[in-house]
Amino acid sequence: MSKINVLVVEDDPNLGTLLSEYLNAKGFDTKLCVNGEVGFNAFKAGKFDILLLDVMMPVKDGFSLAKEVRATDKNVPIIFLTAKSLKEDTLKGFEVGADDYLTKPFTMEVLLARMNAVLRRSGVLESNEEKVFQIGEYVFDREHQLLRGFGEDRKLTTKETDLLFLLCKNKNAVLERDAALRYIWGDDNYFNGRSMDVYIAKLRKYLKDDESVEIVNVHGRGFKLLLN
Amino acid sequence: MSKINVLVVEDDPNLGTLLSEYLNAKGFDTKLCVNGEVGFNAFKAGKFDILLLDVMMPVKDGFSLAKEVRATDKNVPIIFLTAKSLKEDTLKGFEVGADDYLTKPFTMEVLLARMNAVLRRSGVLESNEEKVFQIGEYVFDREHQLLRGFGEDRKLTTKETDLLFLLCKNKNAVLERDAALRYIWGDDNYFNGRSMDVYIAKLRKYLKDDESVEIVNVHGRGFKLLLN
DNA sequence: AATGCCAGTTAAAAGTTGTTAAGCCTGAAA
DNA sequence: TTTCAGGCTTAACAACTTTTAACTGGCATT
Repeated sequence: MSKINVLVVEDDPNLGTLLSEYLNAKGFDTKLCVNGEVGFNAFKAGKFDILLLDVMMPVKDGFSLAKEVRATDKNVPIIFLTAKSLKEDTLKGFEVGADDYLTKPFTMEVLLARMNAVLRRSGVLESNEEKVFQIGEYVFDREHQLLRGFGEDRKLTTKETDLLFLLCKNKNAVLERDAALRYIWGDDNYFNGRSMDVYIAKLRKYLKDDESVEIVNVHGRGFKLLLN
Repeated sequence: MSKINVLVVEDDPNLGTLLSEYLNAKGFDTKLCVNGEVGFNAFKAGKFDILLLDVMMPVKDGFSLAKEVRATDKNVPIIFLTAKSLKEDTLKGFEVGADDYLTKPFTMEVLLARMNAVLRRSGVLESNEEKVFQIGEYVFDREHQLLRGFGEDRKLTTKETDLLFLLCKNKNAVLERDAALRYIWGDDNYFNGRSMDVYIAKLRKYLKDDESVEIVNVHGRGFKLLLN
């Protein structure tokens, strides 16, 4: 199982390093950024399972960053770490789609406990291990890159597998184009987008025998795997 | 749409009533129990979407209750409400499978914000949303972006679906222009407004075969989906 | 009735997606 | 080393979705 990727955006280098080292010791992969702008670029460039954001930072604060992130990714868990304990700030944090809000000072154990609660809830912990998905009448085995159904086994390519996996992880919810492109292709330029469309067409063909399975487009946003 | 069921287990009758009344006012259905034992019986007897548990209670404390609940239900969201702010207690809370841990005193707004964050994450909010609407003779399936009626299935686009959904949610009541624009377009500038008018015209065309269905304009405010 | 704003309608423009097929690259087999 | 096959990307075109524009008529206020 691959490690869980944590993006830490914190301008105080002491706390940043402390967090980073603690989480590394606990088996996470962490990336540390010093402000919201750098953080957003890192987010766009990589794949992260959870974000820890300081609120007050130079250049771009944590709330603005969270808003930008939520514009392309409604799903990634966000925890704010902040010295502000004002009620309005807490509320604002949740308004922009936070999953938790920790007020400094906090202990590393408490942070870890809250991260685990959020990760468990968001399905990151399981679905990183989840290997076999039921898609209507079909069975999709991610590890063996296999799609079984209607009497035939179809060997999937790597890209087909990655994309179908993301669709499964977001079943009945929108898989954002940008997010998928970043995850699979690492970059969301025009041509990768067209490549993705080609794979969507392929997957639709593979899944066409089950009427209850459908990959629908959400114009300008992405795709949704519908299962009933 | 059915209300969200909240089980509140709190031995302090003042706080208990306060919580209960506040949540009712906010549109939840709440059941109040005075200790863990009564709470567990209530949990077994009913269906709850989220539990708010005090930790220190006579007869059976919140941690024990949470453990018993988790033995039969690994999924239902649990939030602890407690005067204890000791680190070990917080950690113990998360160990028994809590989703959040609130230290008294807290404001009702903060509680609500944290409840919403947990409910969103656990998928309760979505699964509680209506997915299929009856519009006169027509049937509108939001998920599948489908409008069925008079012998034909019409595949709707994303924007058509979003707008029709808002109209349905506000059936026989005014859907404010601004609200709809912000919800669907994220911004209520002039051109988005004209775009919306174009979609209203389309929907009217799609629904024209049923005399009892009508989308009427409310001058200067918005539109109303009339069903008789 | 005149004015100014709001809404209805249509069509063209702009942008996104669906689909097919050709071309490119890479690693394995000959 | 050459050839081949599979997998992936690129290109091109068709189809579809959404936005913008322009023109028209309606509503409310004066």
